[in-house]
Amino acid sequence: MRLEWLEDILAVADAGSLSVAAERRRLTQSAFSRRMQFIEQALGVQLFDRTRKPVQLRPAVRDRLDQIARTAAAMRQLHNDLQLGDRRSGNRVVPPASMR
Amino acid sequence: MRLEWLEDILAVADAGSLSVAAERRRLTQSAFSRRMQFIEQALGVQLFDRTRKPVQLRPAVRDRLDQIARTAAAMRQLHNDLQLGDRRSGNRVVPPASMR
DNA sequence: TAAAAATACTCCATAGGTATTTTAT
DNA sequence: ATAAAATACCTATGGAGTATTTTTA
Repeated sequence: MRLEWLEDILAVADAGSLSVAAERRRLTQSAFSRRMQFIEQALGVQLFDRTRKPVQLRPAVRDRLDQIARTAAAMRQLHNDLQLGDRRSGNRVVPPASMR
Repeated sequence: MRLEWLEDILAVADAGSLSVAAERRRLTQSAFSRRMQFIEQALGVQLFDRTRKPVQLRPAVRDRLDQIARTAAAMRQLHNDLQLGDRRSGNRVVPPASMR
């Protein structure tokens, strides 16, 4: 499981189609299409209803967009914390939204 | 940022050396060594003190093992939730430890 | 019939293994 | 001297692009 995958999924949810999401993710349409297929294979789950054009998010995914967004935020936060090496960020009085 | 990276780091923390962690992660010593170098490069951070053998976790990492473990758990949880497609897991009265 | 998505193909960088060398204890 | 880690070398595969084909609306 990769942060990039979550960002891909969120991009599709936000953009409403694979092609537009591809642009936002700075990939060609075909590369992005293949990447989503790979992610679905890796997760062992169909993420989209492909009998619609543009593709529609499956309900199971739609219902978890919040969880996906928060998990992605947690990953980015950790990435930052490790980079900055700021020891005190774990002791915050008010945790960042991603951790609430 | 990848779940596998977090698991690699946790494996080193737990095992106390790269070679033992490599076994646990089912990689050869050399492959694991290179992988950790790649992760450090990707994060832009030195994770270990390499003037010791076995390597020692840098304090900035040691201080964040909890955060790393919780973030990894959140990723695994999401992975599972997506696979199972169980819509209700987001509505739990008592959230799983990884989300508290 | 037009837009969206999937596929065929080609190419190169990534990531793995084995064997060997370097380094800290 | 020994155990741990890094490096050299080789190979296979992943993941990108362009061009084209298929499919839904």
